[in-house]
Amino acid sequence: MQESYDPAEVETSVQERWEQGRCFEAREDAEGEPFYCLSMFPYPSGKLHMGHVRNYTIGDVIARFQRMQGRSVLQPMGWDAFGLPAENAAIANGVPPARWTRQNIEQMRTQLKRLGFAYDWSRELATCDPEYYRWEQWLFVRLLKKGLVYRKLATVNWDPVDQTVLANEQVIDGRGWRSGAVVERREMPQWFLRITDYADELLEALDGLDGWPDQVRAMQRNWIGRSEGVELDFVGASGETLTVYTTRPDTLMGVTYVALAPEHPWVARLAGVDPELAAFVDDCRRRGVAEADLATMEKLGRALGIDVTHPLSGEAVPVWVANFVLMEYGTGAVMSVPAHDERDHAFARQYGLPIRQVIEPADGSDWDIAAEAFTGYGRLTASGTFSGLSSEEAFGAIAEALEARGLGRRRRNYRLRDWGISRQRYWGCPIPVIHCEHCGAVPVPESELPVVLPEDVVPDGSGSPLVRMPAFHEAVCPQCGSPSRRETDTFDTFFESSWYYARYGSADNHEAMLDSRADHWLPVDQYVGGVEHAVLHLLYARFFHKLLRDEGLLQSDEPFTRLLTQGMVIAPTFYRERADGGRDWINPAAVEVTRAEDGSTEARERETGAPVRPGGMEKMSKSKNNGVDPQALIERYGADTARLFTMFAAPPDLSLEWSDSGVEGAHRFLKRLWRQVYECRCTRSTPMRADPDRLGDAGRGLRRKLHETIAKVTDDVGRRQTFNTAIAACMELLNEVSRLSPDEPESAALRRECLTDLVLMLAPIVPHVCQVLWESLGHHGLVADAAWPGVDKAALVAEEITLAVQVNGKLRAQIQVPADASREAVEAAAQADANVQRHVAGARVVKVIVVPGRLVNLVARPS
RNA sequence: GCCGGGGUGGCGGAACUGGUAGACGCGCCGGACUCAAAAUCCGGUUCUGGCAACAGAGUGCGAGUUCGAUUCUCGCUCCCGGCACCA
Repeated sequence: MQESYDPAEVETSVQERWEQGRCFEAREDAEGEPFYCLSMFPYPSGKLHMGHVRNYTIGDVIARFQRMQGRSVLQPMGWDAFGLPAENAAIANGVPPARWTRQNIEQMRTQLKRLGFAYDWSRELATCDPEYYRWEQWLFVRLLKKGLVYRKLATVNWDPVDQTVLANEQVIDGRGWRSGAVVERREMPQWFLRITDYADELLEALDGLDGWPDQVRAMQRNWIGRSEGVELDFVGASGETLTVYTTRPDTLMGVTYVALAPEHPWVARLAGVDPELAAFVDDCRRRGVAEADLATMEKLGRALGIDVTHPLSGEAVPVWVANFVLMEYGTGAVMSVPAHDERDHAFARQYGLPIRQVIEPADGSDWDIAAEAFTGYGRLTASGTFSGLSSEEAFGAIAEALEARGLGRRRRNYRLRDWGISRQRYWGCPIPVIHCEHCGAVPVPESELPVVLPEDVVPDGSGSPLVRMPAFHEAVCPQCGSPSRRETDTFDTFFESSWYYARYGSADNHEAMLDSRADHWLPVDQYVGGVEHAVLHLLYARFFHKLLRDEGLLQSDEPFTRLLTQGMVIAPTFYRERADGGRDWINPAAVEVTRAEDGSTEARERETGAPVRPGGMEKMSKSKNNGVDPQALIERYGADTARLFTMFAAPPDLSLEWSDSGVEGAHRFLKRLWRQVYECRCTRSTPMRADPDRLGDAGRGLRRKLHETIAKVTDDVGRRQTFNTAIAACMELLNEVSRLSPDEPESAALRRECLTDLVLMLAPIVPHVCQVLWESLGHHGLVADAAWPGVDKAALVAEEITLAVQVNGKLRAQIQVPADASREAVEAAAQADANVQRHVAGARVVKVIVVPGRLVNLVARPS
């Protein structure tokens, strides 16, 4: 063992041993209960960023911890390789997305290996590989035949200049990112997956996912948005019906107008003969398709000049078109009750529509309905025979009245919409369909799969190159043999990421999508990834799992038993104002921040000394130029320091703030640990463990601290997953070990015992350095395969404990009492304390609260 | 706008089930070592008053429940994530 810690040397040699021993290849016939630990696979964007380092370190720590607990661990890695950035890079640099992606994968794989993650690389997969995506084409065809796939019109962002469909992120302030043209909404036929068929199961199974954060389950529940309501019909002048859905039938008598989505068929019909209406609808088309845009834009509408008949009162109700009504949700038409809905209220006031109150607060209080909508439940008023009923009673009564007239029925509705899986993109998995003039959309026969994406292609930003490639899209109808056109749309990339976790179990199977080995590992015991995936990716993956189960490919109902959603990595930003008002962002590594005596800070560019302005803490990103390159960090301090810092600086679910001096602190800790072991090893004849019976007071105290630490770290890593507090506990223990006097009996042996257990506890987090220290402490083999230390309950027993004494809830003293002292003895000791007596003098103690092992609170009243 | 999360010393954070607020780390201050510096080691460090003992205040803001609230309830505020074609 060297005297000083040299991370580069340690890490190279330890990684070589892992690689040569193929230590982390998982085998189905291995001993121990299987444990499948999975981190969300990365998009190969080029270089690893700090978010990756954090994500994969968390997963690796859990995997290595479980391995030390005797589990047979599978921890695989792969590449979410299809996606928009590859096309953007192609537009910018003229490189085919396939080449760009594969180069990035090479580079990022090297970086992941340098970080020492215990991956089974033999199962690596990339979703752009035809051997991978052929199986989702195969599954798509099965789902199509089963009726779970269908085609319908859907709205996309259309760039009229580039003649292409834009992603939401390519729409900036309503304009195309490259052309600057005002983006339009356009309807296109697209493929959909019937996720709504599984809505109830996806919703109800959330209750059983107790290994998931409550916030993620709440977000999915809201996303699915199941509601119980009533569907009812308003009848038009010529007898046609206008169907609306409402969750508030109790407010039905307060309807003063009906609002339709601009895409509603009634609107289209009237727009044909009303140029002004057509102009309005046209205007509505010049908007993005994102929900946030719709929700925040100015609410606009127009009267259509027609009336419909209220199903119960028979009154005439005017029909409007409104830009905020969604065609995708419900029936594309809503009954508007301005008195009891905020948005309807605002709209009614804007256009001078009547507001009719039909619900009053149940407590009889007054409500100024002209000023504000009353959206709560209450008692019905001005509602004919329903007046006086509660909202709850009225729900049933009105639903029955509508049913009796054949003008309504109870209905369950979902906010969740079917999953649109078509993308007008090149770099994705081709949708295996051939469009035939005679036979319609025909699936590609299984024998002709996969439909391979041509790879030597450079997109230019004006629509998918596949559309302009006859060699790709010219096809023959598999049914009738006539010349046909191959589908040129590709799958949403969420398609690939919805089943990759299962494929790792059968990655080398070229005959089937999945085999029984997938069930050996599934469900994933621990899934780790960014909270930004809380709804979409995680919901789609759950849905796919159920599809695969119903195809007989998997046994389990849910893919991920336990979920950890990690926070972002953020860093300070600095900028300089440009003459044109724009901002030049300066990387924080190039900025020096100094603190003046008055506490104010000043930031200057290191090289030029020019002042720069702080822009606050932001997620590390290219656009704010505040990324810290993991590569530079590893070169300077080593992978173990990078791992230690990211695990120590914050709990995994909160955002992690970058700090150079924090990194140095982490590095210092490793150097301290190294030195303690180095100095310990110097006495060769030391026993491995101390004899508890021969320890003095200080030794017994340290040994108690050791076992308290083992208990805490085991709980922090295994149950709470608060790795930062586990590391803090290890730091405390090391501090105490270094304070132990060499004159204590058994001190050398106790030191060795403590350091051995410390190395074991830190091994999942900083595996390289711990491997070397493990052997320096006289142990053999891989620390990664060693058993996790156990707690000696006998060592935890203390003779004396410290209790806090409060008077009226304020801390007044600390007292030492025997650990087994009775309540009476504790009370007496508390009352006897001089400072306590001072504070109860002149008062009467009316109550004494004793929290065993913690505190005593004397409640005193003036006498 | 809707849904979800967060706000605690100079900074990152800890306090797990309502029970001693500030563990651990960073930074800073003082000391040791050194010709000196770096590195390392030791001590101190929420604020205010006090030599000290100790006292008062204090967990975004305002109320409430409780012997006791960072923790529970209500109202507000600011910051962050998601919102279906970024992944």
